[in-house]
Amino acid sequence: MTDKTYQYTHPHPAVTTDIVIFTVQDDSLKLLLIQRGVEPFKGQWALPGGFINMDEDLDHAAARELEEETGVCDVYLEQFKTWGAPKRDPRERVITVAYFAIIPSDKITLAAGSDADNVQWFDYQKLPALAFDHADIVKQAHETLVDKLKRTTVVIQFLPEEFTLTQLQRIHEIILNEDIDKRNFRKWVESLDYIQATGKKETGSAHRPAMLYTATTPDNIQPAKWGKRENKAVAKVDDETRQVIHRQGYNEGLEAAMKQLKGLRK
Amino acid sequence: MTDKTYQYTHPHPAVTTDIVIFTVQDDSLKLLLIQRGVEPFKGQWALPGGFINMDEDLDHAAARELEEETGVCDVYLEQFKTWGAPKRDPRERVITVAYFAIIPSDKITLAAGSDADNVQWFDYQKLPALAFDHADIVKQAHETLVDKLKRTTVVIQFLPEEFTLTQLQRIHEIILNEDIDKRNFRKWVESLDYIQATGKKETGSAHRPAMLYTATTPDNIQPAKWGKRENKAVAKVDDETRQVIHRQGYNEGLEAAMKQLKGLRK
DNA sequence: TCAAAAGTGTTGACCTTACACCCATGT
DNA sequence: ACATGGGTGTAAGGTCAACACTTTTGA
Repeated sequence: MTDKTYQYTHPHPAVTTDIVIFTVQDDSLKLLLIQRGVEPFKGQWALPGGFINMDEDLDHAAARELEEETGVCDVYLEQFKTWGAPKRDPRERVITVAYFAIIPSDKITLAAGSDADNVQWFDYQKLPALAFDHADIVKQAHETLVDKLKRTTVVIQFLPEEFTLTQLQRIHEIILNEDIDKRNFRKWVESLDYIQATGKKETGSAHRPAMLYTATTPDNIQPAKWGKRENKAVAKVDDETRQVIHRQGYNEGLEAAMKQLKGLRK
Repeated sequence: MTDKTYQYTHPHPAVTTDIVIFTVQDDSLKLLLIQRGVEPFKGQWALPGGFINMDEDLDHAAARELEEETGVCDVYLEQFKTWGAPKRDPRERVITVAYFAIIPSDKITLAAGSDADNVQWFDYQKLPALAFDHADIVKQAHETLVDKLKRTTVVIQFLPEEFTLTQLQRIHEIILNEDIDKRNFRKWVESLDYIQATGKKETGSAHRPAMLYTATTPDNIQPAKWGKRENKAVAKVDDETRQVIHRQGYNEGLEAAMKQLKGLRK
């Protein structure tokens, strides 16, 4: 690929996908950032992401970036907004299709493996200054997350295949940043038929072991939300925009991730 | 602008904004399509839209296209999804940031002015075959509209500044395609403080004149929805993604529209 | 037997739904 | 005076929110 190989009769912007990767760890909401090694914004933290390939779908590009960055795939991934202010990247016009991803706690160790160098989980409450307009993107992603929490059960994606109701409640509490009544929360879960007891019980706790639950639909993503009403709104959930983007394999990404960490994206 | 003027070291896709323009007319939901005058899909109907300029925001591009196509501005416009399958345009890789717009019934005549040639309103129930992946985009836009109807009051945007409750109810009925109980609907409206009686009354009707109402917030866009529950979901409305994109002027667009109709976009 | 978290029911307030008749105006 | 759409109330059922104690286990 030599210089100026690609020529067009009209100006074309560059197109990237950036991913806001959420997880819950140490009882708080975290997101994954990478430290930039080149100008502009050298040394600052930014969202993982990169240019789309010309022969891949946007979803595919996001899934690829995610896997390269974290070694994780088969994870909840959703496009939420496209950003395109003319000067958002000082080098050239860049359109960024933003995605958010939810990584379950039991896959985190994988992602943590990538932490080696210039990739790091940050507490959502204590984010560093971000490059480009990434602070805006993160803010919007968080709002989308809260909105989804209130209207869907996507947040199950933060948990392993089998989980206790207390764990699920904690996820809700962490993201909403408010306490939830245990009885009411459980009544809500009972009313959903896609969250079901497995019959198995937690082991190894120094107290009464909790029942393990699991989500019954393939994608764990179902309408319905519990919580205080913010207003009189009633929701239908838009099923179209929800998806888990599956990619083959699961761990193959790790190796790629290690390699990629040396290079810098964007 | 000569051939191959724009050169890059990496391949760049083209980026367009396409707009799904809704209105309610003759008691049914319509959308605006333009007929393609060039290959591919020559003669087929497609969404209005076009390439973004390198110095304008995405929202601005959409607003500009909208004004060029319909002569209307200062109208509800919202980005809802970006489409980027590799072969969606057979000529080159095209990323399309899709918007939807709501045009109030009293501004329609303007848009109808553009109807002259190859632009036309279609009943949503009777759409022709669409070019590219525009059928998918339209479907998604409609789902977004229904979803918003149930959770917000955006649909006020279909109506003039002052409207009767029967008109508002009709909009709901047309979009949901089901009848609504008048008393309950009015109770719901009463419960909102951003829809208020003006004190004025309708004139010229051969029956008891209806009270005129108006929306009190600048953008007429507020959480809250009335209707049958589809599930137990409760919504918080994401305020960030809502906006009316205002542009200066209002009618200046007409002239531009007429000019543009001769040229073809995309 | 104690500590620690799991688990469970009831009530009052409010919202949602279903339903039918009188009112104000123009012709 | 009549035709046309405008406008209103009530009761039953369901959902939400607030609240505290008993159970099961491991140490």
